[in-house]
Amino acid sequence: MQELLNIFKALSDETRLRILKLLELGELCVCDITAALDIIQPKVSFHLSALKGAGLLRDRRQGRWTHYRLDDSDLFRRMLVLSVMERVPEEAVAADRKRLRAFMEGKEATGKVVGMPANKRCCGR
Amino acid sequence: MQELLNIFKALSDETRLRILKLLELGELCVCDITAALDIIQPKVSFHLSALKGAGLLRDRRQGRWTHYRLDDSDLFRRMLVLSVMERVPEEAVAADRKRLRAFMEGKEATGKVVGMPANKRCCGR
DNA sequence: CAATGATATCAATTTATGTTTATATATTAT
DNA sequence: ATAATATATAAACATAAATTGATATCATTG
Repeated sequence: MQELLNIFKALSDETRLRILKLLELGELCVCDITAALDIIQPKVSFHLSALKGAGLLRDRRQGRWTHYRLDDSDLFRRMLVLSVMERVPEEAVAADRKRLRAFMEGKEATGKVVGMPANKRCCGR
Repeated sequence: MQELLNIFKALSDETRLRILKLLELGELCVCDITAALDIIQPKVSFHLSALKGAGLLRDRRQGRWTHYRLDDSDLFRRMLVLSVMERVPEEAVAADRKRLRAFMEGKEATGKVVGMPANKRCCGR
């Protein structure tokens, strides 16, 4: 029962739906999400941990970065998330997408990508 | 967005899932639910109101009784609730069902049913 | 119309969740 | 090693949600 409840608790927060919406686009590291949502990093970690605890996300450690992506191993969660994503209004995530795009382009332009030397840092935060 | 969040908030509480499970069996009045869950009545009203606010329940006033039933007017909510009900473990609701059955039988046996005179009361609480 | 019963609402309290600032941990670069 | 960076965790605080006991409301009965 608790497991089921955790799924819904995870889905009943706006920040977390925004994160899921971003991850629809593909795997992202914490600093990508932080930049896209324009909120402080511990807040992002907090919500990522809730989503992961509910079995909605998987993470992958690569060097100093942790990459998160949707966990599609469970059919129920997958269909649930899918149907929810469809219902998140576009205007609630448009700004996030825009900031993400800008941030990603910045990374590419300056060579600040995963695996790059630390002086060419990822976040600058 | 808020509307969507309300649905998940409504579903992220054990008492409320138990109520939904009871209402799968059909329409019930507040005192039925109170008896079945074996909790105090204001608590039941509180959760019913949350479920109703999320568009998951409808109510129908008949005399002094308020009857609640699943609201199946919206397809998304309907499928969501349906798929959730399936995942609520049986042992989490078995006792509720049992108490409900006993309570209903008590009502029938003593003529304490909806529409009956007040001396043959519904709840005895 | 007084009394009773079913339900809703309120105020007070407790508990749970989310937010923030500061700091710890771990990894990589110099 | 030392410094820098990405992320996680902890502690303190703020906010929201749930629980309870008391009471209001409203329909029904006597």
